[in-house]
Amino acid sequence: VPEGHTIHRIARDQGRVLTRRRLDVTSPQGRFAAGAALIDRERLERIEAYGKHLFYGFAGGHVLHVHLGLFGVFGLHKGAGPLDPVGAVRLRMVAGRHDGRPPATVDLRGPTACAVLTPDERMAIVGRLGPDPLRSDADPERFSAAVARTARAIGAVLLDQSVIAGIGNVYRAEILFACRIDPRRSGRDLSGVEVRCVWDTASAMLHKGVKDGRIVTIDGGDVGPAPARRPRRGEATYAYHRDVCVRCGSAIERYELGARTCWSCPVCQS
DNA sequence: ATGACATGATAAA
DNA sequence: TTATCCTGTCATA
Repeated sequence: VPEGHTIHRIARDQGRVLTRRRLDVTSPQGRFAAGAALIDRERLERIEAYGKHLFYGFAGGHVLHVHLGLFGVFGLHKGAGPLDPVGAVRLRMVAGRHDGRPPATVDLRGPTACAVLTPDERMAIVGRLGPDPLRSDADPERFSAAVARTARAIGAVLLDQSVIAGIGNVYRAEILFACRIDPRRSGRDLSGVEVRCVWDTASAMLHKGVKDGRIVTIDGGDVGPAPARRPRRGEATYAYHRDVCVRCGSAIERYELGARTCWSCPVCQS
């Protein structure tokens, strides 16, 4: 379930139970055994979310980098964790074995990236990312400038993490529906008002997503015709995976854009 | 049981 | 543009 809101929520939730504690780090699956050994029994100082990336800063200077990709998922358990992990647990972090405080366990399965980096390597990754609307240090002007100068479709641009960090396929469809912009329009053809709408809507939707712990972009929840396929538990969208427009009843268009399926209303978005 | 598909990203061609 | 990686879920059989 990983767009930017998920990542920031993870940083917050795991931060509460893992930071400023010494962790036991292992790789039950084995693929991350060498990396785990580098940070095992180190003290975790902070967890930082940037776009869809997570950085765990350890006292010794090592930085654990995690990117969930499409399939990655974290499990957070009270206690020392299930002895027999279900599935392929790439990374396991256990707090509480050294400080006498309540134990907590984090399991990670299926990530695209899970590696121990140097601070320089962390900086290189962050340097490739555009502003993240969920971060207080985000500069919306960088986003506006990039959109204004590109001929690419705005729907493709929103998935480009070097332009704006944290947007995924669901939020792309929802933001452009809310701003009434056709995803296929060229970035440089958008008005200043429209570009500002995209940023402000992205920020508002992502912040709500962090708060709710899920994607609910539509007002009043389950309003309107049912989506083509049932959304994930508790999630509700305007255009994403719908086949009828919630606002005007038109058939939602579905097409490839930026190597992903895109949904939009041909009447409401133009 | 089996297979299509998924809220992601990269390297190779 | 395509092939590839990673895991779980859902629809179909």
